Amino acid sequence: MTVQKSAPSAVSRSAATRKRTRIQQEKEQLILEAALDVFSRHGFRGSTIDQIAVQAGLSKPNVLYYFRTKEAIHRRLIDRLLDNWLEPLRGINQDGDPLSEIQSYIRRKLELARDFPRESRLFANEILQGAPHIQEELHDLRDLVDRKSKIINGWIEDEKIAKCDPKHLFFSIWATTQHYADFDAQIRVVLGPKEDGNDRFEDAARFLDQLYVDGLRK
Amino acid sequence: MTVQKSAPSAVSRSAATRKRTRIQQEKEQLILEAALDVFSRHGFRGSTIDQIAVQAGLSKPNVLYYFRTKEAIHRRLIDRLLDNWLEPLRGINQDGDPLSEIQSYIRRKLELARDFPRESRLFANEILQGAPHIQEELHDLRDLVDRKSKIINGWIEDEKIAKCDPKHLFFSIWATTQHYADFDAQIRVVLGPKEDGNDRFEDAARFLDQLYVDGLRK
DNA sequence: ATAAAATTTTACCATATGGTCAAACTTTAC
DNA sequence: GTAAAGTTTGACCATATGGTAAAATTTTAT
Repeated sequence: MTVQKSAPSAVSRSAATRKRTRIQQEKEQLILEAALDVFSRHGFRGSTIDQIAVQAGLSKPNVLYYFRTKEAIHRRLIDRLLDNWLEPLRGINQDGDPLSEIQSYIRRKLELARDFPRESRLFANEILQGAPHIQEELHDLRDLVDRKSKIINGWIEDEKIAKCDPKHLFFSIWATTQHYADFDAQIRVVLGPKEDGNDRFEDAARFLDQLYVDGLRK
Repeated sequence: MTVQKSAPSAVSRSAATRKRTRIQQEKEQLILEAALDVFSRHGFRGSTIDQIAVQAGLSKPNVLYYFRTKEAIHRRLIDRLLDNWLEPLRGINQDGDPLSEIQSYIRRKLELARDFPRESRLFANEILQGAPHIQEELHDLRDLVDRKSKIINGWIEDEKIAKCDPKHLFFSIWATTQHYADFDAQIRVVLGPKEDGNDRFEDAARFLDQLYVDGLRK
């Protein structure tokens, strides 16, 4: 019977679901926060462990003490992200008022884009590169979309909203809302310097509300 | 008086607007084609000159004979891209029927996404990273959008289409159409294996047509 | 206070990568 | 055919980068 006596590491502990030390908790969060910043700005391959370490105020080997590899950091971020990201979609309620359900879905997605633009860009980067790290999670998404599409189709059959392809409806909602985070650099230039009293996201919300309500009303 | 007798290079010639040899033309196109493939899949930093060289069937130094740096290749691609990319927007005609003009703008943008997905992803990558290489070009875009927004506003004043914010209208059109190229990996999974007789882009076109026509009709 | 466990640092290593250079080779103009 | 111009290659270089090992330091439990 051999005993694991080799180097202790945060990694082996976390893998083994043992309790985490205070420092571990803090540093992991610190690293993830820094990594989110770096990854969302430069993509996976464009980011270096050193950049993340500097941003987190740690040394590179110290970062690697908490996460075995660069990929491990990325994976954790993506996992954490997807949970929150799909929450609004999960929230669509069959028994609610169809148009209100869709409206509030759009509003919640837009709020996510406003409040978590880095997460949106992290996701966009990953999909743009062909989603190499999240094929599995995407299949969960497909199941979720399938279920929610059935709800939409139900509303259509009940003649509560206009006939349309539910999946393309979702695509368009994702596209229009996430666009405000992902294409921020373009939008900033096109809208020009912000005039006071004008909130980009307010205007977007108003526009999308009108577009979808009028576009989907029976 | 010293004579420039050092290494001849395609670069120096191209910079000096001299006539280009047949080989130069061919190889440059070959490299740009390969680079488009590589850059659009891995982003700028995620791509290597070697990858581009292999894809083009050339050696790395040979690639660098035609383009001084990796950035130079990228820049040329982006320049070439923007020209085509903005063409549909330029085509919006004040004197046409408003709804038809918008419909055909959407259709043309969707066709670009279908026929030039690599270009779309190249652009998306660039914007996602904060548009570091195309600030100048983005300002041209702003002017163009300003002009076209005035047209839309004119139509609104004439009560030919519903009141809306023209810029956000453009944002939503860009988002929804480009989404089909940029988020291809996600869309593929969500739609599942292609059933025959079903064309993703046909369905998208139908959906968007309905959304915008009903959403904008006066 | 002390020993064990956890954390951090210093010094590395191997590989990948952007880019250079000069020699070898090919094409073109005459 | 020949010389000049243009093209291609192989050998390199400097730096960046992901990752490792072990020693040094700090924290925690007792």
